Amino acid sequence: MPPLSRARIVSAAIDLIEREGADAISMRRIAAGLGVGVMSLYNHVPNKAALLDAVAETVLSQLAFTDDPGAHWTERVRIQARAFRQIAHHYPRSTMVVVSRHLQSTAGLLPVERALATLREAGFDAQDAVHILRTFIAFIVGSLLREVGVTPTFAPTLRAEAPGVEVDPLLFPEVGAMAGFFASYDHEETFEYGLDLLVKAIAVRLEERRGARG
Amino acid sequence: MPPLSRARIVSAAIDLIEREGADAISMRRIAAGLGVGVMSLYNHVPNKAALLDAVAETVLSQLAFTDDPGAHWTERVRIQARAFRQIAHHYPRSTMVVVSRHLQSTAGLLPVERALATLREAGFDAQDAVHILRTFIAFIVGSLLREVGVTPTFAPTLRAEAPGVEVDPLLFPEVGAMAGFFASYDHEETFEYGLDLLVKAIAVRLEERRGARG
DNA sequence: AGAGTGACACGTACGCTGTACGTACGTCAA
DNA sequence: TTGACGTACGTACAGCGTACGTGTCACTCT
Repeated sequence: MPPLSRARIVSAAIDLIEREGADAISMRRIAAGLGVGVMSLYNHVPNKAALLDAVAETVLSQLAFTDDPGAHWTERVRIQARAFRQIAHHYPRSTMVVVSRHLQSTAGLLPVERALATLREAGFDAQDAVHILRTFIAFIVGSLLREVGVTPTFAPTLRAEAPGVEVDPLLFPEVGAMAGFFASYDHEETFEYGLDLLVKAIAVRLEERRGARG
Repeated sequence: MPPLSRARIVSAAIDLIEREGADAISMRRIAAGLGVGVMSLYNHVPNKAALLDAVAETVLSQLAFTDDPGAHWTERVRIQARAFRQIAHHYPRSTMVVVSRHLQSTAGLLPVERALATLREAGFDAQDAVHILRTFIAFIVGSLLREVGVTPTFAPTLRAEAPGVEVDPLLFPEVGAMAGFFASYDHEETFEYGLDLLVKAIAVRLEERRGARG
């Protein structure tokens, strides 16, 4: 058995979260999973909050970039957005931990740097690039939060939402009429729809900016 | 003193959350705030999770609609999006509770109904309307989550982000160059930027759809 | 009037939580 | 050899959610 270390503790915490959910996690259970006493953890981690921060940071650092420098900038933006969704599929239950903690470490800074570079290369000025990035992050975080909340296991990408709930068509005519679209829910299609909407929107904005300058 | 009731308990819970944060909330403290025993709460609420659901539902139901049927549909979409942000300002600490719980009650259905009606009137078909709505909700939830996380008190709309953190300009040239834009952070401006992006994007999409049909 | 019934406030108790503190044991430096 | 230090661990405490039993009402039905 290798000696206890911060990395091993974080890894055990992630495993536990993925196996039993974010609510089930406790210092005692993490220690039990590692076969050590509870208080031994505190030699490597100051407290539980810091441990959860480390979990979020570790998950975020797994972000895989398959950037293609030759591709059109709109495609590169899509690729980077999908990369975020990718780790949410790898660590579904931990995703809730990631998005619900606010962290400003360098772990989250690398993707930011990449995204800003892509946007600057496309021709946006600094102000626009920052705003656009924040818009995309908001969209991605909101999307992942819904996906995680709706399907804790993430397994079926298509499922019935709110199976037992029936709405009164008189009170909610629109919702009732679209019940079919609400019932079948393809997360990927929904994500791609929003992503496409945003990418095309900033493409239009770039044209405007170029027109105003030239 | 009026008799204990579900409404009074939920109200006390919201007050406590706003005063001391979502982490500080416990059944014992809520009961103490109401001047009753802990177990009395369980005569009106099945458990803590249900109470938090009720909190989320109550906060969400405060959503104020100042819809203007005469306005252009793009403006009506903006108004409805801003209404969400409005309650986040009224109940900043509870907002975290709202967005982190997944609820499918009729409380959250009324705004959905309104939004879908607006989009259908604008000319979108059912499929597009649902996708667009989900995109907007993702963006709004993601935005509010960031605003809540960055400024727990919500008080200063302009503040320095990550005050002590200095980035290495060699590792992160883009981030370093835009440090100024990261440092000053106007939540409202950021939200409006993304909202404008999305509204214009769906306006373009509507034109495409009309062109394809006509 | 008396008996029965249900709703509700409450106290106690159990198993769980995070973590402060003291202790014991290993390795390395002087 | 002696001391210091890092680490593992046990104990202990305050606080948590809530299952369960008890007491006290208001009310209904005989």
